Order: sequence, then C-alpha cells, then structure tokens
Amino acid sequence: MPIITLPDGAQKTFDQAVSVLDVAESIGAGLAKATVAGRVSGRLVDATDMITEDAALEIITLKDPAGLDIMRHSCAHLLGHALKQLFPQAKMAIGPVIENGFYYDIDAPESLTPDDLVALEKRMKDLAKTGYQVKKVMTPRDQVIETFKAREEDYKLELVADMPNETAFGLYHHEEYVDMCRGPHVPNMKHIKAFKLTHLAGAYWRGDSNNKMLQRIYGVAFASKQELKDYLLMMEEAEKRDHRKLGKMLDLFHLEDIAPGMAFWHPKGTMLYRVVEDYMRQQIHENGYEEIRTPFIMDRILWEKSGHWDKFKDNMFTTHTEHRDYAVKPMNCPGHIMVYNRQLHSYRDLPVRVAEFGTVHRNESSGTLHGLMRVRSFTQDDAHIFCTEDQIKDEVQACINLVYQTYADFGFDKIEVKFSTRPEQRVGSDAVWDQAEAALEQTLHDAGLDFELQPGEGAFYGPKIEFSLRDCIGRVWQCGTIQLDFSMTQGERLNAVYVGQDNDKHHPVMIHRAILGSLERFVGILIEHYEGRFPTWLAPVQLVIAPISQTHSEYVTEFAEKLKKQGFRVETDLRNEKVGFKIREHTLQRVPYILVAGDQEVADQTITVRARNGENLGSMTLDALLSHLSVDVAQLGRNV
RNA sequence: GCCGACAUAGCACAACUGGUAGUGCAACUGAUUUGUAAUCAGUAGGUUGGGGGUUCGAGUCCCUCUGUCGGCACCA
Repeated sequence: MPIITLPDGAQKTFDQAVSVLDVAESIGAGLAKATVAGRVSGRLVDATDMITEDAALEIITLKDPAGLDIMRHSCAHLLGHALKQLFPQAKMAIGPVIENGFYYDIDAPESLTPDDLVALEKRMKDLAKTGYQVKKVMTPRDQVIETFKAREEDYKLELVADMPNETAFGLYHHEEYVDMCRGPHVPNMKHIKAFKLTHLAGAYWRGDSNNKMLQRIYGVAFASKQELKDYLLMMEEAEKRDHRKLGKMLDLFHLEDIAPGMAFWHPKGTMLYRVVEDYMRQQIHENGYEEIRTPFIMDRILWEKSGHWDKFKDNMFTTHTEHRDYAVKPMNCPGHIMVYNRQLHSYRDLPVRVAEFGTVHRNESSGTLHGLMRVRSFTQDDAHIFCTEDQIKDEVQACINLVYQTYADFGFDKIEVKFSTRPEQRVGSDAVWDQAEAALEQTLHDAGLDFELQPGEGAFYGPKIEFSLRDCIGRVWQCGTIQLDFSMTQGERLNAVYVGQDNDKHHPVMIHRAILGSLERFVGILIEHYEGRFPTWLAPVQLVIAPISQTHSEYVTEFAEKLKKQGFRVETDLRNEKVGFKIREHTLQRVPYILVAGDQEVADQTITVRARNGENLGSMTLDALLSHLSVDVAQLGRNV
C-alpha cells in the first residue's frame, strides 16, 4: 500500500504497486500524457517503473531539464532504430546525451554521407509519428548477451563485459530495435517532436586513439518545434561571429598554407592585438611583476634538464647549427629560471615575479589547428612567480583576482573554472604532487569558486587551475591558467635557489601563470564575443571622419590631427564618394564613430557625430567630443 | 595524427552527364562635388591549391601531396 508524496506535499495512497504513469493518470490525463519519467526519492526512473513502497515522487515532463535530457537520450535510440532499418549492417556503440542533443557512435561498413543523414532523419520522423510504446525490460545478464550476440552488436557486448558485477540490464525495445541503457527513457515516441541530425564526424571507440574510429552522428532535440527553430536560428547567427570570417571581413589577420597555424597580423589586427597587450602590460606593472625577454631558441641540453625533452619533444620544433642542437621554446619557464638564476636571491626578495609576452612555438598535430584558437605560434602573457611555500596561497589568490578583474574589463562574466590534477606522464614525487594539489584546491575553495575537477589533466610538472571562455558556437577554450610547480626549480632540474632565514639554500616554489593565456586565442575570443563591434578602447580604428565634399577635406584633416594628438585612432575618408557610401562602408567595418563635416560644421567649428548603432549624436565641438570619448574609453569593456 | 567533406580572380560564389572558365563586390581609369547604409560608365584581373595519371579533350574522373572545415584523439 504505497503512499506517494508529491512535491507540493500532497499524498496519495494506493492499494498496490503503481507506476509513475499511474500516479500521473490519477492526477490528470493531461499530466499523464506529458509524463516522460519520474524521480522517486531523488532517483530518476522510467514512467513505467513500479513503485512498491512509500516514496516521494516528482513527475518529470519535458519542462524539466531532466525530462529534456531523457527525451534527447531517447532520440538517440530513435536514431538507432532508424539506422538499423536503413543500414542493417551497422553496429551500435554508444549514444549519450550532450548539450542540446545527443550523438550515436556507430560502426558501419559504408561511410555515411550528408544525404544519408537526411534519409535517416526522415525515417526517424516517420517512426516517431507512429507514437509507438517503448518497452523497458530488465533482462538477466546471459539473456542480454544472447540478444546482442544474435544481433551481432559487438560493441554492446563489450559494454556488458565491462560491467561484470551487473546481473541484469535495462533493455529498451523500440519495436524491433533493442538498445541497452541505464535509462530512463520516454515511454512513448510521441514525446519526440523536434529534432535534427546536424553533422557527421569520426570518433574513436571509447575515446582511445588506439581503437577503431567509428562514425559519429550528432543531433539536437528540443521540447518543441519552436525551440528547435530558435536554436537553429541562433546557431546561424552565432556562426556569423566566427573570428575567421570577421578576421577577413575586418582585415585583421590571415592564415595561409605557407605557415599553417601561424597568423599573419594585418595593421588593424596588430593594433587590436597591441591594445590588448599594452593593457596587460600595464596590469602586470601595477601588480608587482617585472617584464623580461628571453631567447626563442635554446640548446637542447636545457630542455633535457627541464624535463621538456622527455615529456614534450614531439611538440617541439628543433634546429641545429654546426655541432649544437637547439629547440624553439614551447614554453617560457626555463628561460625565466635562467634570468632568476643570474642573481643570488634572499628569502627577503621573494616573491620574485617575472613576466614576458613570450612567443612560443608548438608543433600541434595538424588536425587540431583552428583559426586563432589553436595555433602553432602564439604569444602568452606569461609569468613565473618564485616564492616560498608560505606565499603560495596569497600569490595564487592574487592571480585569481587579476584574472577576474581583467576578464571583467574585457566584458566577460561567464568564466569556466577547472582544476586539473596529476597526469600519468609527470615529473616529481607523489608527495610533492599531494602538496601542490592540496595547495591549489584549498585556494580555490577559499576564493569561493565553483570549479570542475579534471583528474589526470594537469601539466607534467604540476597541477593547474584553468579559466576558460566560450566561442560563438559554445566551444570552450582555455585561456588563463595558474600552475603550481615544485619540480622544475629542484637541483636535478634547473636548480633555482634562495638563501633562507636559516642561511641555508632552498628551492623556491614556482607558480606558472597566464591571465589571457595565448594572445592569439584571446583576441579570437574577443572578436567573436563582440562580433567585431569592439568597445571604443579596443577598436583598431576608433573614428573615421568624412567630408561632405572635397572642399571640406582640409578641415577634416586638421580635425583628425587634433584627435590623433589626443591619442585617438582616427582615419579620414577623403575619397571622391557620397557620404552615404562612406557611412555604409565604415558601418560595415564596425567603426565606433563616424564623423561628418560640411559647410555647416566648418562655419561652426564643430563636427557631426554618428554612433555605430546609427544614432545621430548631433554636432559637437572638439572639446565636447573629447569629453564624450574619454567617458566611453574609460569604461573599457564593462557595461558594453 | 585519425574519420569525413572541401579547395575556382583580392572577397563571396556560378560553370548540365568530361566539350571555349563566368557573375557580383573590391581594384584600376574617367565622369560626377556629393548631408548620414551602395552615383554612373568603362578597363583589367585565372597554369581552377601543387604534382602525376586516364582521355581526342579534365575545373569536372583516378592517384598523391599540401592546406582548410566539422569532429575524435591531443592540448605543457
């Protein structure tokens, strides 16, 4: 006689075991129709699962984020159902839920084409329309194995073998198609109303590059057709923000075959890059760092000592002259230790903070390259802090603060934080790693930051905190990082020392940190974040002045000179064109202000100001314009 | 690196099953002297990513290399 307690506190008593659907039915037919699953005492269950004891029950519909995920997961099964009808030889691997949708990895003898995707989607729609019931059957282990053997589902069999302690598995019967899943799933395919297969890609079985590459079919699914439509429209809009597209359109940079993964920065892109770099330079000078510059190419011996040669040589470019082997630096840390080591340091000197806009080269595998986001040559706003163990917490905290302050100035408020611990390939003892990981994690907790733990993802020399931003279509890119390193300063490595209070020599702890990370990547993210409509302080060209006719050219040129003297980036457009034509062009080039001068302005000694959004700010004197601009520039990227 | 797709003028794109490589914008020349998102006319621009092959004939078919795009693996 289960007593079911609903979220509002209401209780219902039943004579016998009931399913979630039964309870929903008892409340109302509409609710029953909308039910996709249930949450019984906090655990998600299928709508058809029986409740035998007293329980708290939440009925899950598509309005619930969990319901949406369940439907997406079922949509993956629907894909399986359609796929096996059209491609009976395909073997199903895994089909999980991801952000906004799902994918299914399959092993098929033929390569699927975009046309196949269209056909699959149509079959899925047809199948969903029939509104068939999904039957869940908890099936004993040997019977599951028998079922998948008969169906030659080798990958499912591997999955079963992977769970040796399970005695029974949930098999979901979608008419003739059978899939195995922990569930829950929708009870009826009528819940799947709005989906689209988006793209095909390769993916390794179990994410291991030693395994076979399967074909992955990606899809998105939403509760309603409208939401799907909105999503697709949003993605279409988002793609217009692509930094590679805007980089061409706004003449910021280009890439070419002759140097894959290395950007050619054009004058406007270089200006943007420099504004970012100069901002960061000011930040480091205000925060107690000293700027240095170290060589691009150093003897291989150094890299052997630092541990890079051992752990990182596949990604390093090398060169040699006469009888010496060199490597192009993939990181700045060894060079920074060279600078640190030129002096004997007292504990009183610590922390020593050395910073460099360090250009590094890494031989990234070809398939990883991606516009400015993943390149082979990039400049880091890198710094290394040499300090005592007692100083770690304060120094890491200061770095975290600098990250948040900097990102806010650039207009970012959504920052994803990750904490990565010891990888398999590493230097340093476990005791040292214990200490380093504990120190970083404690600081993260003290800073009150939510973070995602990434076990095994740390650098080879130490654990790291990562700060990531998203690009226009939601891909996550690591930007800032704080890494703790107890190893590289040791005697057997690069032997950095300081004289302690006890008059003995000690090895300092080294904190590797970058705020923006790669300037290339950060600028790429900025381009997408602002869709090229940079706030005035960042805009490569802040103002363009156009005369109404050529008789006003001299006035315009003089006006521009005055603005330039005040440090503004201003261009004149003296071309023999109509003002409407020029406005169109400079608007498309996203210039923050377009200034126009004709007879009226020359007579009044003013200029007419048009903002980027098309708003007419009226005629202003030079002084009025300067004060308007100074307010605009001072807010940086905040409130933009 | 792996799977798949793609590569045509500075840019965006055309070119039926193999049969004379085009259009728009930009560029250049000239006219126009312009008041807030495109003034008009003309000119020039290409070893169709590189190499090889099939064919009477290749942008188109095949092989190969390079690069790009979407993922996967990688990401200090």
